[in-house]
Amino acid sequence: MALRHAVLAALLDGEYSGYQLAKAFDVSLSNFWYAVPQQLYAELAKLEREGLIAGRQVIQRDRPNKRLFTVTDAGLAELAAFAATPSKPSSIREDLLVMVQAVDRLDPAPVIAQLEERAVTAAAKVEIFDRMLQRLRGELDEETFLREGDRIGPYLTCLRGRRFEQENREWCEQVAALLRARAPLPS
Amino acid sequence: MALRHAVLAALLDGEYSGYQLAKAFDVSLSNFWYAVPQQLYAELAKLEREGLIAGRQVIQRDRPNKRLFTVTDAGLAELAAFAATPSKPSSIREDLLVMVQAVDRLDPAPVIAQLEERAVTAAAKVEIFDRMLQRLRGELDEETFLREGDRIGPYLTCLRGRRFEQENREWCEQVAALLRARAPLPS
DNA sequence: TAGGAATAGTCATATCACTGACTATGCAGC
DNA sequence: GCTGCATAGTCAGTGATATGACTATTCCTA
Repeated sequence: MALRHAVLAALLDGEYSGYQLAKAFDVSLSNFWYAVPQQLYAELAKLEREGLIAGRQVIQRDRPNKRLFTVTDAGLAELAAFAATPSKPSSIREDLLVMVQAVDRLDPAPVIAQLEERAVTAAAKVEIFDRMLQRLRGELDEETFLREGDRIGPYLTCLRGRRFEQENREWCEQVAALLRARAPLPS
Repeated sequence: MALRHAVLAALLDGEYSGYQLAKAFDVSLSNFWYAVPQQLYAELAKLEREGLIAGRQVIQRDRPNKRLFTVTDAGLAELAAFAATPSKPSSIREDLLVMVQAVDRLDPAPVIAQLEERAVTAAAKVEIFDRMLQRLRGELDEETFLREGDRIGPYLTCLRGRRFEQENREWCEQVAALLRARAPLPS
């Protein structure tokens, strides 16, 4: 009961093919869920069997045909039921945190390297989020959009993703600098 | 290859029984990993078979006997190897985010309720982290401890957990207030 | 003196998430 | 004419994670 609802929520934005969804789950939606294409195709097939989404074939001349999916009323009801059931809190679950937990019993060098690398990718993600936020709110400034815009859901989750990556970046930088200072390295 | 290293990292702090570990993974360590007891017992058995940890029986009079585990040299080597392999970035993966993504197509009331509830539990977690941080650094102030303390790993991961929950709380409160303002509710 | 919580641990099963390998078409560039 | 890339999707398998139901013992409380 997890990827399932993420897919339904993603399909609220319009018709998508499995392939397009896979792209979205690889970049934009990855602010709250990640999945590889195979998972999505499998999940889409299941959702269609259960009548929560409906697919329609689109014939294309210049490229392979595709199937576009939309959420049905039953799918919307499923989402509503999901929203009404209490959700369990989630923790961070990051390999890097495990490494840092153990760092003072290990050679810190590879951990530092990974922290610095992650800081860079986190910064890049922040920029991606910023661009996505700008695109979502269009002409409006944030405050107005949040007060009056119609489809603020993705914007709000984007905001969370941005904050998360920003925090991630700051933490990685701080920890990397600290470990470097404690165990001075040639590189 | 995930819980595995989290368990090894946790055992660096000293000898633990499966039961004690389960407690830790339910509260303190849950800042970077969560697991139910059954998973831990299974993982401990596997780690012992592979010689990465060593267990010793402790006979107790007033309560059931237990087995305490420590990390072996092989286990430390395994951790070092883990720290040296690139870690994949993780996303947030939270049901609440999925709900918020879909919120403008659903009844916002249950989502708002959950956001407010989560804000409270996040605040509680922040306090737990604060107490844990204080305990870990003892007499020292944070800066001194981070510069000179010996076993800063858990402190650093705690800091990340604290930041995460703080962000979580702020986001939940902000979004709940916003949704309330947009769709005024009696309750 | 029965019941519940805390300690300590096990077994079996289900579901999730992910990996890797694979098919097929068309377009652009060398 | 070949290679690589983007589009579009499938299959088979595995390891990781979670659920539910159990067994024991002791201490504390009502």
